[in-house]
Amino acid sequence: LTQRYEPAAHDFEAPLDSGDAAKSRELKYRRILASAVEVIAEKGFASSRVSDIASRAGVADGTIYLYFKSKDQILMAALDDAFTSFIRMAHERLSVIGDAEGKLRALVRLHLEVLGRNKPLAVVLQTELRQSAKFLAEFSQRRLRSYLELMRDIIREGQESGEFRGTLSDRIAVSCLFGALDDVVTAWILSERDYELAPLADSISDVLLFGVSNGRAS
Amino acid sequence: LTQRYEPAAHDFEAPLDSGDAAKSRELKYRRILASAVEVIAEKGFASSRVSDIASRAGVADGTIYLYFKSKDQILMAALDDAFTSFIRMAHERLSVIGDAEGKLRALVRLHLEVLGRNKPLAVVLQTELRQSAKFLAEFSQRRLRSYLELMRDIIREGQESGEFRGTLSDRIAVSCLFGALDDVVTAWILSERDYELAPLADSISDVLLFGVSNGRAS
Amino acid sequence: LTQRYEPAAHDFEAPLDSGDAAKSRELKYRRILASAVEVIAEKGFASSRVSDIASRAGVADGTIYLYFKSKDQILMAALDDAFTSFIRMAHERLSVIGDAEGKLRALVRLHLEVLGRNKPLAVVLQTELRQSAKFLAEFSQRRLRSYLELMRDIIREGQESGEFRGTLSDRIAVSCLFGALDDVVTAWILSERDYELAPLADSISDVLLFGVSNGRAS
Amino acid sequence: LTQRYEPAAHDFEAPLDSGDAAKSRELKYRRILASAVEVIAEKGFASSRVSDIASRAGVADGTIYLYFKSKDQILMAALDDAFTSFIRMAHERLSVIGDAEGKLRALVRLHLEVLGRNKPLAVVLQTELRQSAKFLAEFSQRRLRSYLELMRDIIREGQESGEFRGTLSDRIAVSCLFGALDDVVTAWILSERDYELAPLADSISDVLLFGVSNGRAS
DNA sequence: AATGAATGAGTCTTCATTCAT
DNA sequence: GATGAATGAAGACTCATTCAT
Repeated sequence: LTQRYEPAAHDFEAPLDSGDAAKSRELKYRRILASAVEVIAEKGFASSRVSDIASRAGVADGTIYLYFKSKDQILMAALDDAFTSFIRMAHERLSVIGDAEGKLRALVRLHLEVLGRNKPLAVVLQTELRQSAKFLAEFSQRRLRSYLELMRDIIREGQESGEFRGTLSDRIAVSCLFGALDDVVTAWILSERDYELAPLADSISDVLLFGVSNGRAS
Repeated sequence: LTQRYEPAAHDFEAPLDSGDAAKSRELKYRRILASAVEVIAEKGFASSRVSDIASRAGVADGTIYLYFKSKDQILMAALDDAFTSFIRMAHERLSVIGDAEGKLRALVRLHLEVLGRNKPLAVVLQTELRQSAKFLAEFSQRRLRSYLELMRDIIREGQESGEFRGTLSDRIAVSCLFGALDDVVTAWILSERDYELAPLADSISDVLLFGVSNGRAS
Repeated sequence: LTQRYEPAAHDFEAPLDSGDAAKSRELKYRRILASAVEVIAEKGFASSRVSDIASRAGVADGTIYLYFKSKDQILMAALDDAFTSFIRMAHERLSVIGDAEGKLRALVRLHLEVLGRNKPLAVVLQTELRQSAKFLAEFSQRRLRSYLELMRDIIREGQESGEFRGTLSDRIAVSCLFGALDDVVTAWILSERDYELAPLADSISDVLLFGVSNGRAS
Repeated sequence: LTQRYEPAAHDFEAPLDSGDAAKSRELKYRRILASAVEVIAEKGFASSRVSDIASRAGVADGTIYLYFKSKDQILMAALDDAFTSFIRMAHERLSVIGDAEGKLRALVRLHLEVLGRNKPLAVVLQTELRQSAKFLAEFSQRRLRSYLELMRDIIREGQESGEFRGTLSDRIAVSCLFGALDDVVTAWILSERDYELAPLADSISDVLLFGVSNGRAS
């Protein structure tokens, strides 16, 4: 994970160029990405072999390199892809909600729903994203930051509207929000029990909104 | 990170056998462990070479294997060691505090103080611990769980004494507490700015205790 | 360079079949050959990719294999082609010269002129031809030998007419002649200075004809 | 053959440090080098496998990399080593000879003797040294140049003493001398007949000194 | 005929681990 | 106990070649 990440040319492909060839290429790209996420979720990135990914995707080893520059970039593309679509969904869903509390609750639910629906992706995000400080630093500059900013916008909006306490540091509040979601998901993927993630949304929102204390802030 | 973790024979060495030889052995063991944490924090576990650790510790490559069974076990021992002493400190400090809110505040502060004082250790815990779902699952069975239980005890104690809301899921509350700390520390190690961690303790406790909302829980 | 060289079917194509199709085929064959010589001269045979040659020739990778059996055979065909036309020119030019010294001088000049005019070809001949003892052995059986025999004929002709010393080994004399030309050309392609090759012809002929010594052979 | 050549640290090892360990290291280095020359002479550099060289030297594959940085550098070290000792011998032998003709004859004989005694080395020098224009250019800057300068010194010395014709270009004369030797050796390694190289020395010197012509230079 | 996406065999190199000293 | 030279298994990646279109 030492090379800089560069978005695959794919990201900027003109949608106009979607002839049969481009569509087939797109499909194979997706298939390799999905296979990679599965394999990495099962064995961890370091223990995953490029040949494992290739054979699960039903292509030859060399074919991988027609779509990705290196093993590292498969992981980066997978994380990037997941985040990109996740953030797009989040923006869409939140745009129709008026109050900050509603937005916060919606975001929490969305986070749990998306990851709860795709355990391999959740495993990769919760584990491999943290693999290396350097990688995380770089990735977080690009995608994670934009997710955290979405959260901060909600907090600030609530503070401005008076829904949320104006005395709080928004940065700290975001850390609590993201950290809580992060840990709930991590606990879920590590748990041997098989439970649903989404139903926890309201409990989590409740703690974040009102705290654990029975009293009031001094 | 594929082998099962087995505590180094060292862990159970009779403290009675502490002649000069044993003391020297202990010192070298510590030196290797500290070197390992530094090297891994700098380069990540996968990119760290056993020979890097050896030369930083001032011993020959082969000597490492007189103290550890494998490269994996160096990482495990380092994490294990850090957690063990951390939990001992936590128990000591919390035992003299009577109320749940005080304990929670103390725990938050302790967490930030300990990691804030040892950045390499924080880097390793925040990144390498997550490296592999399998590894994390195993480790969390052993040490992390005991830390999370300490947190749960505080939550439950607060609920029983009426300080904390009894309607909350203690498991969710713990996730929020641990997740918040976790994310604050991760943000710190990734930040390019150089700030102190411990001063954030009260803000974090405040959010956790009273929530972000200006209103009351329904 | 492990396969035996077999002249491309092309070599024996009936010139009668020279319709438009055949002419187009011939042109593309030439274009690929010329591209191959350029690419190989620039990067060396081992570092030249078939796809480099194809794209420089403006054809698809697969098209190469409609004209050549393998990458090795492209190199062989290029060398073969160069030598064949070179030897034809040599025979033509020498046939109108009566004396051995004149022929030797003409051959030296021709050698330097032809290679001096086509540096990429010179590079390939001086470097890639020597790449492998096995390949050189085979090639020299086929084309180089015929060039060396042309040289030997000149030497013998001179010895018979009394122009050249009869006591010399003709084989040694040929080695000196070819070796001198070979090294002058190699020095030229390696030189950073940019000079003309042909003007050196008379100096070289002079050394070969009369030696470096100021005295007479004993 | 793309990396720059750097003389192995070995070249500059203090001879004082020749304990048993250093001696053993030196021996193994020599053994690997000799095995490499043999294997490369048999199969050509491109077709030689590092594992072939290792097994012929009786060491593990990985051991090669304790002595050489890469496969390329094995070849470079072999050529470098051969040239270095060759030039040392040449200087020694020529230093005791007073006249230019004698020196030229001695050099020709030495060249043929040394290569005639070690056919694998001759094969490697005659074929692999020419493999790539870039490599040859670099190598010739370092070692070959110093050999050619030795030749040029002899020519100039002869011209100054009046033994050799002063009107000749010394550069051309050197090309004829080196080229002749080069080609005689190449013919020898390619020949299927098994003959001695050294006995050809006087014939070659004869041609170089007095030329092929029966007449006198005009 | 021409294409170029796909193939998969092949190998250099790394590095955790061992063991003779 | 300590050393560090030696080991050799393992895998990412390349690229000549094929073949369905």
